[in-house]
Amino acid sequence: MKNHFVELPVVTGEGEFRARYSEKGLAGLSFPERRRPNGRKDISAAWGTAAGHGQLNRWHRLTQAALNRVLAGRAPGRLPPLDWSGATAFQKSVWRELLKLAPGVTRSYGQIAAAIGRPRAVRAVGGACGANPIPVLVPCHRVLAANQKLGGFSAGLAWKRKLLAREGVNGLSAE
DNA sequence: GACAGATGAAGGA
DNA sequence: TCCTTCATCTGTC
Repeated sequence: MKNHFVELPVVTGEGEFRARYSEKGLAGLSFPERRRPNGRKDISAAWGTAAGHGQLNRWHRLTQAALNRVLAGRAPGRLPPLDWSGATAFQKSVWRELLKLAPGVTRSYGQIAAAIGRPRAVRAVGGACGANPIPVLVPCHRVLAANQKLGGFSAGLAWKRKLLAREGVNGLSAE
């Protein structure tokens, strides 16, 4: 069967993110781009039923609230259902572990690897973080390399640094 | 299968 | 302390 995706803008103080929804929940989140956003797509055409439309609006409100809270350095609170279909079991276990991290709490790739029972899969954890379709809400920015180095970030280290600073994490090594 | 990667640890200068 | 090298594990092509 074919999955329908709907992309909606999420307005925050940091710019306009774009949330992508499937019929199962939030499937992706993109950082603000330089280009002017397209705005809202035709929801009714993509979504079909009125019930789905109402559900989408509910999810989107949750996403907006959660995103703004995280950007303010607070816990996201209630999240919409996350659609991780297509992800591997390993990636999901990494992302589930990330969801447990409170704001301001950081872990190294090695610690995440150990937490999911694969202490030597550190590089694979990095790969899973990079494959994370829902940055910010799945806080891959709270994963640092050893020695508090920044490591990497799919959307750019500037975002990672900014997000961590909002949560009160300072003193990061320049990397 | 081969290869690359958002790592980490160890060893040498 | 910094730099280089290598072991390790998973995902992707």
